[in-house]
Amino acid sequence: MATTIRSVAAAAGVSVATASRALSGSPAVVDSTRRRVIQAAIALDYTPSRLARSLVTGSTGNVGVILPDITNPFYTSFLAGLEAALGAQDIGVLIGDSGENPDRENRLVRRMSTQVDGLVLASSRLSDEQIVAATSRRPVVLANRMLETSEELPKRLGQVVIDVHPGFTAAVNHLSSLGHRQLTYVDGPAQSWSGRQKRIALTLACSALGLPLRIRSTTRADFGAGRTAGRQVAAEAAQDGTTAVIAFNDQMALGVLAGLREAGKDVPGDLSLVGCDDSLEDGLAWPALTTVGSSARALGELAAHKILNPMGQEAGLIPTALIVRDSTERARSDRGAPVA
Amino acid sequence: MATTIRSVAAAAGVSVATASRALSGSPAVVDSTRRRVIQAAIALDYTPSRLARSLVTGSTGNVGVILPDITNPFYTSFLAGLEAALGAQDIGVLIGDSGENPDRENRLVRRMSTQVDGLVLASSRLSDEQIVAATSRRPVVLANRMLETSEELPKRLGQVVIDVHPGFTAAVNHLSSLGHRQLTYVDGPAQSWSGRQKRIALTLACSALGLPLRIRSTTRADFGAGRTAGRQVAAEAAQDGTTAVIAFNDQMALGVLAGLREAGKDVPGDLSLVGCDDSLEDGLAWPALTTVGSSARALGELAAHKILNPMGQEAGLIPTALIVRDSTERARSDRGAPVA
DNA sequence: ATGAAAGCGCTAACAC
DNA sequence: GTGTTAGCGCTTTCAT
Repeated sequence: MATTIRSVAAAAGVSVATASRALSGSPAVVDSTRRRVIQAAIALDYTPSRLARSLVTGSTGNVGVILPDITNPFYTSFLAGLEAALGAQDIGVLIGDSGENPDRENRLVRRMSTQVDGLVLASSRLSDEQIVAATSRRPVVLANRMLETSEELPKRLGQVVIDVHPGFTAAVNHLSSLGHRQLTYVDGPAQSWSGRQKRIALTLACSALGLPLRIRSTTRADFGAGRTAGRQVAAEAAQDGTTAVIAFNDQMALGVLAGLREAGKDVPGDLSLVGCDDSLEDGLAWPALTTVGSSARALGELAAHKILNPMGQEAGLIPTALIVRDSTERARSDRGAPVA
Repeated sequence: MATTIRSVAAAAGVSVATASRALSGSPAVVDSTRRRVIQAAIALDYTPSRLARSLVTGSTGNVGVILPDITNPFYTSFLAGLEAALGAQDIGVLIGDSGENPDRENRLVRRMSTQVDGLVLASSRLSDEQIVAATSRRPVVLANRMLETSEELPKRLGQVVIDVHPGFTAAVNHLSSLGHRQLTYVDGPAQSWSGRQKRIALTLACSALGLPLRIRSTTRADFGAGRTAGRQVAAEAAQDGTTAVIAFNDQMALGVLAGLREAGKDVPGDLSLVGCDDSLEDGLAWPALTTVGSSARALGELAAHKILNPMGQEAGLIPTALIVRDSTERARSDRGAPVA
């Protein structure tokens, strides 16, 4: 079989304990011995069994990440940030795709729990109770979601979220200043915690300006759902007066763009469009998409940090800011008027 | 600490051995006993330690996947397919992003090797020798890459690839039939095995038709590199007569599209454009991208299958086919002529 | 049908 | 500074 620490010890002529010490850099081993052990280890191409080590130390050097859809660029960036931060510390990453399904998510939690030091749940679809329960297995970090139960937070729970308020407020102000008087928000799935934050931020910002807000819900946060919504928006824009739409995320915004186009509407000529996440490279969309930018990657890095040093109960926050590009324009009704 | 099998055994009033047998469904345990054990396990919310189990059985129930860039939709789909297929069998997935870096890839192989039953290397940047070496640690499945050494394949190596020939040949024929006489191929990174396959397929198809092919190499397979290439193509199109470009993948095609646009070129009016992978939902790009379609997801599923049942030395093949959409059009020089 | 005991590969007291 | 020993939680002979 594979070479074990025993063969290394034998080859170096020392006991297993000494070999272990030498390899793990314990100071309690004289240099000459260490050299011999290391030499033997190299010669035998020895790689310590993480399994055995974990079993005895109680720490696995792995963390588990569960997300609703690996395919979504937001989670993909999140994962990239997380993996990079963790990998730099030589921590392994176990992933699971819950497919937005709470049962599957729970199974993943169970399956992973015995082989990771902590769990990162991104946009978890679990109930608050289930999340608290998971906490008793392993420390968990909730990403892009916060518990809403008023009781105090479980000790082993961390939270990292994106603060959508500044970005969404800026988006509304931006559109308003361009003369848009009726906004439509194309939301993501109803269970989404971040969707709710976005609705709240928009509602607040709109009512501060006395602007009406139309909210359209969807079942998935992807291109297809956006496209359907886009077609509907186009069909009803004449009646409801919508001249600007804000989407739950960039994928959906792309869909809205496609749907609008198919209905013969021009962006930004007929309607302005704002996405969210800044997950598309500038210029990838045409016209380049104005978006509420935030860094999913930074969120992933923050989650990694939080799972590594669980100190502090306050939620980690990633800011947002509006990134104005070419998909928003002065409202038609407002054109010809002097530009600010 | 967590509840172990010992507590379960105690609660059920049986020995650890019996508890183990009962839980793992051994027939050698009478039903009444099994019921008691299972009940106790449920009552204690027992989850067996995968670590301990792995240590004794020698099988971990995990596989490791290493890919060059988690952020790339191609790998993302690949990963989704792999994870779905493996997860259905209750197999865990450890991921690592090599960042196109062979050293990092090798470190990941090492790190994972002791906690997985097999390794899937997607578009590996390792040398053939290094791959063969990895084989001695764990069974490996190479995805989107094949060994080129003429010697016989290592016993524990599987290969799954995309057969680019039909799709790329069709692309060339398609463009040729539209009257395009000078094609440019915007390639991916030089180390890419699949890039080479694409070059070969294109060269073959072009020479069969007597068409010249211009090849442009890049260092990364992303949007930015594509955009740069697009600008260059636009600048030189007048001299070299290029009227159609084929890109290494859809991301790059999107970049080429952006670069072309920035240079004032219209697609498909001035130049036709073909992508590869069909990783963009239809309509996501504007104009909708003609592309050499293949299923990265299917490749992932095939890789999962291959790592699970390592029988057979023949490489698994995923076919490609041309998907014609709106980014390709009759060459300007050819317009007005009767359409076939 | 069940229990006792060995041992997977490793680390961590505890001796010397 | 190094060796001996005891386990981490589990599965698996081998007895009974």
